[in-house]
Amino acid sequence: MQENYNPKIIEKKIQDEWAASKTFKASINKRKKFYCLSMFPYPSGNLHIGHVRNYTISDVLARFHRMQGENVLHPIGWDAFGLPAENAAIQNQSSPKEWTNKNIENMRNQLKSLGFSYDWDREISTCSEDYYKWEQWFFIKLFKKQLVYKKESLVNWDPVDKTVLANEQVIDGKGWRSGAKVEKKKISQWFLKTTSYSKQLLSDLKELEGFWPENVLTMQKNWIGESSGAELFFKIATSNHIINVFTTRPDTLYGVTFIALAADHAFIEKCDDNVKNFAKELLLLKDKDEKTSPKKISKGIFTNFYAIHPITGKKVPIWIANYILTGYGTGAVMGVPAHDERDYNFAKKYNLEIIKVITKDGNNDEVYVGEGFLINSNEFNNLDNISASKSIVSLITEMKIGKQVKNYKIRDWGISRQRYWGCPIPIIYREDGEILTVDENDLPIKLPDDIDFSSPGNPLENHPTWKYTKCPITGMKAIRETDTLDTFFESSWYQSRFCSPKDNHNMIGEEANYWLPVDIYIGGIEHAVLHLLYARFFHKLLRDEGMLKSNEPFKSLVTQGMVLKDGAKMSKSKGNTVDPNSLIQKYGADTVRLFVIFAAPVENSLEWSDHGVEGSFKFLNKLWGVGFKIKNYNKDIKNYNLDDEKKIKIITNKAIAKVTDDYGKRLSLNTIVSTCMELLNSIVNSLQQNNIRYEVILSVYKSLILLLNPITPHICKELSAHLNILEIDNDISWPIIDQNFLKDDKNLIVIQINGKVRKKIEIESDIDQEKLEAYIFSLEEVIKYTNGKEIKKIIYIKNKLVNIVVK
RNA sequence: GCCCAGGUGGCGAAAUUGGUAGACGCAAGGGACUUAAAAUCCCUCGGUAGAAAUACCGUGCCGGUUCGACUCCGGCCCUGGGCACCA
Repeated sequence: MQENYNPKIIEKKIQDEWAASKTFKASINKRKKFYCLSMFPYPSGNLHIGHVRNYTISDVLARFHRMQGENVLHPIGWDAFGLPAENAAIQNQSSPKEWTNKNIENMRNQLKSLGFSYDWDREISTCSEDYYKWEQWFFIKLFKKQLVYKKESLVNWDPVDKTVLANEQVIDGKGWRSGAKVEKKKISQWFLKTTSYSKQLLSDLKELEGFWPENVLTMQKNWIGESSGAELFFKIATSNHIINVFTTRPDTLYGVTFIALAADHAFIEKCDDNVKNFAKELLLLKDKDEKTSPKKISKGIFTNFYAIHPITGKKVPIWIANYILTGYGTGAVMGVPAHDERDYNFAKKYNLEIIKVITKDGNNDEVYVGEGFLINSNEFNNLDNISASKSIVSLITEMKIGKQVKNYKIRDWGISRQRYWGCPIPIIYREDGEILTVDENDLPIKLPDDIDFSSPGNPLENHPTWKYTKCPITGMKAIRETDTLDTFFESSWYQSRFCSPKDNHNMIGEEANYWLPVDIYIGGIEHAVLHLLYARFFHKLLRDEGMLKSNEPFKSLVTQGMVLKDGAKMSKSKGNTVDPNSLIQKYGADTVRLFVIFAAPVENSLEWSDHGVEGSFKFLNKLWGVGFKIKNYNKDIKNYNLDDEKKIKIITNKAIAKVTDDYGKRLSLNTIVSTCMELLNSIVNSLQQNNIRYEVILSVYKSLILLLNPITPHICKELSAHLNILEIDNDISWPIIDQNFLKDDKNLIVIQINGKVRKKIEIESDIDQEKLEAYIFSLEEVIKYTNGKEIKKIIYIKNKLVNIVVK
């Protein structure tokens, strides 16, 4: 054994051993399973420090659970389709495939140099035909179930990436990737019927309560956006048409003074040209602010039609208004200006009638959105608005002029992208206008390699031959769909594919029902809605197709915080990046792993500190140095001290208990490192005292090595080899707590007088109160503060604290 | 505007059920070793007063509950994140 710690040599050696013996290969067996997963990376070229943090966390947990004797699946793969490959291709005339594969190779080596315990035999890349052919296969299934459809619609168009974006991918009116201001464009698009799963997506969140971070659950809840209310049918005065409106406030029905329609409501067809043109203008307003600025700019036009109030029979004018959203509810609203701010602003601007129907404590506000009692509402007067709401819903249901409904904000997922580097959609358009799915036997529809990026737009569109095909049934000419799938499609089911990544006959094999759901999923909070919602949705689609049995893909979720430097997110443009490669070169993987675990709790942001890394390196050097000393320790100490031996045994056992809890239950990884540092300090102390037998100090050190092994596996394995710690290579290698050494003989008891700490005493454990009190009242400090005062009460918390209340 | 999360030394943080606030580490200062430096080791390190013992104050602010509050309750301020005409 060398005296000095040399990570460069030992890490490479150990990584080669792991690779050669396939130590982390997972297969089904009778032990308890544990599926540990990090969000797989996009192969951008280099691992950044955020990846390192993410993958270290999952590796630590995977290794811990393996040491507990569980059957661990810890796979890795590549989210390999996407725009950067295409942009790089345009820039340097290379092929997206080569660019991607080169990046994968580089990043794979980086992952290996960090010693992550992946089952590399399960590595998948979403741009490989073996993977995406199943998406095409599944797309066809969904098409047949009518869960996927094509529709011309107003979409979010990213003018920089030249593609459509899903609602989830528009952040603050800008593209999530390019940051370009999103435009509205009418395009024919493929959609997945997310909305037919709204209810389940919402209600199944209950399964995740307590296992997912509260804020992620809330964000998903808000995104799905359920609101309960009623739909009401308004007849048009001079025609047979009916306009349906949605409201969450049926209690305000008697306050309706107008009807407002969205600019593309079907009824506009019936209006005169003047109105139609106005509606068209509204639709094309590009500026989001002008189109939708809350409570500022109301724009509208009277349609010259009246609706008949379904209960009072009163005529109310029908308007078109810019504040009514297309695609939510019915695209029409009953205007109740007295009890809705938007309706109020609109009514004020266009001089529409305002009727107050709810009041509370003589409230005199012109708009009142709160609760109260009904007025001006015939038989419902004086009812509180909650019960009035119920009664009115029953009444309209009975009269067949409305019904109770729930509405959702979530929309169908637009999955078409006008890009090359994605999974081709298996659809052909026959010359007679039929839209057909590709025959299953013709799958996969491969992406052509011979593409030309010199002209703008989608290279599939410009490809000389790829696009042209013929109908296999009729032989008629046909062209292929040139849109590809949104890359979130790939990341929506990869966790299931990892269970049987090489299955040639099934999209998802039977193994998935053994491994799924993922026990712990680790990734960035930025995926709180996008990826996690799509993946949950997709899981249900697969379940309903009979491929999976579980309802949810991820049993528990950990969202790790960002890595910051100088208080800001690392970015090339700011020049505050940290390169994992050079860190590993300088300190070794174990130091880097230790630092990212120790520096902050998992869910906090982590402020990068070069000094901190240095500190972690010092700790490992000290750990090694202590190992060296123990190896050369006197094996035959005569004047050992039993008390001191017992003390360090207790410290060790307490540490094992705490660390086990921190890894397994609390996921408090940073405090594990603290505890291990304390334990090492205790060992150093004992070594200095030189009064503890070799076998005792070795067993303490052994425990420490095992406790640290998930975090710094290379050094721990190397040390265990030198010190003959055999457990590290066993399936069940976690240190066992010796119950005899969990409790101290003596405890530190804090003595408070009126809640102020006045004295700390060390006294035998579990001492009875009488004895303790007798002792305490003999203490000088206690006498000083209690002398001549009345003792009101004495509170005794066993082995912890005594509080004497005096007056 | 609405909904979350959070606010503890110079810094990252700890305190698991209401029971010693600041563990562990970083930085800083002092010292030992050394020709010197690095490495290593030892000491100090929330504030005020004091030579010290010690005393008082201290977990964003104000108040409450309690023998006892970083922890529970009410109100407010600030920071970060999400949503935003969703009827």
